[in-house]
Order: sequence, then C-alpha cells, then structure tokens
Amino acid sequence: MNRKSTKEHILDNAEKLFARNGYHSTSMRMLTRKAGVNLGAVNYHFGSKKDLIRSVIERRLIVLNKKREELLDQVLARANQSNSRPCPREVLKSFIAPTLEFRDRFPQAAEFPKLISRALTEPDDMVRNMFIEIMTPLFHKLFESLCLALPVLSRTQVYWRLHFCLGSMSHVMNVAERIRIIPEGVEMPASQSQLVEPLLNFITAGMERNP
Amino acid sequence: MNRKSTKEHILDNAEKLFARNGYHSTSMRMLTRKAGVNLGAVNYHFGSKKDLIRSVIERRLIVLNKKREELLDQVLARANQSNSRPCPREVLKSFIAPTLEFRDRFPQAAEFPKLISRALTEPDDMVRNMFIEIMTPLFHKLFESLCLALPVLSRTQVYWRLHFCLGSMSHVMNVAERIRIIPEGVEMPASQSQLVEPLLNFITAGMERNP
DNA sequence: GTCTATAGATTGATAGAC
DNA sequence: GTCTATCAATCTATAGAC
Repeated sequence: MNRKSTKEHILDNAEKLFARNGYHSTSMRMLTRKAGVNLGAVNYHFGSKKDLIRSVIERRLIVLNKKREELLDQVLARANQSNSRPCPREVLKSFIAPTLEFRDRFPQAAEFPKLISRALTEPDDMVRNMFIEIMTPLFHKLFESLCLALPVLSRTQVYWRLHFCLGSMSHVMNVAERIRIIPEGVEMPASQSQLVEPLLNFITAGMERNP
Repeated sequence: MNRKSTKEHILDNAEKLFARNGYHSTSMRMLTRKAGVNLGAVNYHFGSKKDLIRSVIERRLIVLNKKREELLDQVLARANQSNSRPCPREVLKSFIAPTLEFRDRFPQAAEFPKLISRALTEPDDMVRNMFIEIMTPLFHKLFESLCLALPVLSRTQVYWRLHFCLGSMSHVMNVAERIRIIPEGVEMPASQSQLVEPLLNFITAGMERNP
C-alpha cells in the first residue's frame, strides 16, 4: 500500500500545500495532518520548514531547468550548424513549452507550476533568493540567446521584453484557473498545454516587433 | 507635526507592509510597531485584520479604476465620433499607463502597485475574491473594447491575449526591482513610467498579430 | 480615542521514550 | 524512524481602565 517513502510522501503533500497556499500560510501541522505523518518525522527528515520548501522546490525545478536547457542547446546547435541566427520563437519555446506542458507530463506534480510562478514574489527572503539563485544561470543563457536571435534590438530592449514574456507565462500558470468569471463566448482550454501556441504567437510578435 | 489622522496613518503603514510582505506575513504587531500606534487603536478603527486590508486596497484601487475607466471611455468616444473601431494600443494604454505611472503620480503610495500585482495569487480567499470583485466590471469592459478593436480575433483569442498583457504588466510592477542580477549592458529605467512605451510596443504587437 | 493587559489559539522546533 | 509531550514564541482579538 504505502509504496512511497515517508520522505517522498511528505514532499508530495508539502508541494501541494505550498503551491496552493504559499509558504507562510502553510503550517507544519496542516502538512502533517494532510500527509498523515507525524510532526517529529518532518523535522527528522528535513530539519526545518525552510529546508523543507528548499527540498520541495529543488526536487522539480532542477529537473525542469535541465529539460529547458537541453532544448535550448538543441536550438542553438541547429542555428550553429546552418550558420544562421537562432529563431526567436524556438528560443522562447525551449523555455515555455516544458513549463506549460509540465502538468500534463507530470500529473502527480500538477500543482508545482503554481509554486514557481509565485516564487519571485514570495515574502520570505530565503525562499525568493533560493529560487533566483537556481534560475540565474539559465536566465542569462536565455537572455544571451535572444540577443543573438534579435540583433536589431539593444540589450536593454531584449532584457525587458524577456521579462514581459516571463510575466505572461507566469500569469497563465497561476491565474488561469483561479479566475471564475468568464465572458460569454470564451472557451477554456482543457489544459495549459493548449496555451503554448497562443502564448508563443503573442510573445514572438512582441519580441520581433521593430523597436 | 502629526497632521494625518491616526486612521490614515495606519492605512499608510499597512499598505507598505502588506505590499512588501504580503497579507499573512504581516502581523498586526509589526504594523503597530512601525506605525507607532497601539494595537487596540487598529481594532477600534478597522475591526479586524481582514477589514483593514480591505480598506487598504479599496482606498487606492477604486480611485485607480475610475481613472482607467475614464481614459477608456475617452478612447471609445473618439472612435465612436469618427465611426471607426477603437485603436488597440489606445485601449491597452488606458489601463496600463495609469498603473505604471502610479508610483510617480502618488509617491506616498509607491508600494501600492506591488500589492495589487500580487492580489490575484494571494493565499487568503477573502482578499483574492475582494480584489476580483472590484476588478470584474472594468475587466469586462476592457475585454469587450478589445473585441471591438480586433474583429479578426475570436473572443477566446482576445481573452487569453488580454491575460498575457495583464501578466506582463503585473510582472513588471512587482518583479522589476526585486531582481538583483542584471546582465552587462542592460540599463534600468529610472521609474516604471519609462516602461509604459516599451510594454505597449510589445503587447500591441502581440495583440494585433494575425491569429 | 487611545492605552494596558491578557485571553485563547496556533506556530516552529525539540527532547526523549519506544 | 516514528511517536508523544511540551516549550517558548507569536498570533488575532477583546475587555476594561483612563
């Protein structure tokens, strides 16, 4: 019955609660009640609440970033082989597709995207800084790839447009399902994966626009 | 010396703390310490913590939305007079310009934009629902104006592109100054107002893109 | 209107039995 | 590894003096 280790069981439930309610609003007792484990066990396995959320985030984010970087490297390699610039849409897609398809690919971790889409605005300094620290190398690589893909734009322009892209993506990940009031005639997607192409259409047009 | 009423003094400090740390991470004691008032006084004036943040948000957001709607009405009226469709960029600008210019216009409320940019992901249901309730009428009006401005797009397409726009804006309001690592050659704007035109360039291109 | 004092519940973390 | 029991701190909210 209990196939997963207690440690993983705690991580799974903590992931859901932190994603839904945020770090500060999730108490250790809420977690132990939901996970059906003992308060002492959490502290035995993770030491502290901060170390727990660190483990929760790293467990998924490092894997996700590996996938993103792998796809980005493929785009860069293809451009290199044909002696051309990387395609802006493909560069953006390497980051966005694995993110919005995450829930379909890992249904057991369906709440995780909410967690990272809120990580940058997390009130707790340690949580926020840990997230930034993990993301920084890939952010730089993504930024430089876009500069290469869009030589007409200044580095400052690319920088802000990249942030606009990340903001759109982040908003979709967290907000899409929280909004209850839908105007007449608007159809909701069955999953976030279906928003990859609409989002790429939108941000690629914004990225490629002449200054 | 103490020109402002105690009530306003509490609101000003609560606004800063809720914006910086979020609702749950801000305790009433943190607030009374910072504001230099008594714990009893807060409860006398506002009744509860929930009623306090409600007052904090309503005080600014209702005024801001009035300004946004006023500008939107002007855009719609101009289109009506010339028997043409409203301009997508102008419609978007009516919402975005007052938002990103808010800090320059009301320096004493400079932290408020952070608060509303996080309101949709607020863990507390009451806070989130109150925000949605206030925003709903204007959101619908904005949505219908964009449908009118972009007859080529389906209502579903307009809906999601509008969310992409709001995500970009929200990200800029909250994240811009939290990020510490800036790539070489990137210049930071002196204020958020300077991002209005770059953001409008970006999202207008995305909005107007052929399906 | 503003204060002190405190109730009553909940928090993160630990000590020690098993 | 897992449990109970408990500490010390913090939380929101209120009662009542001034």
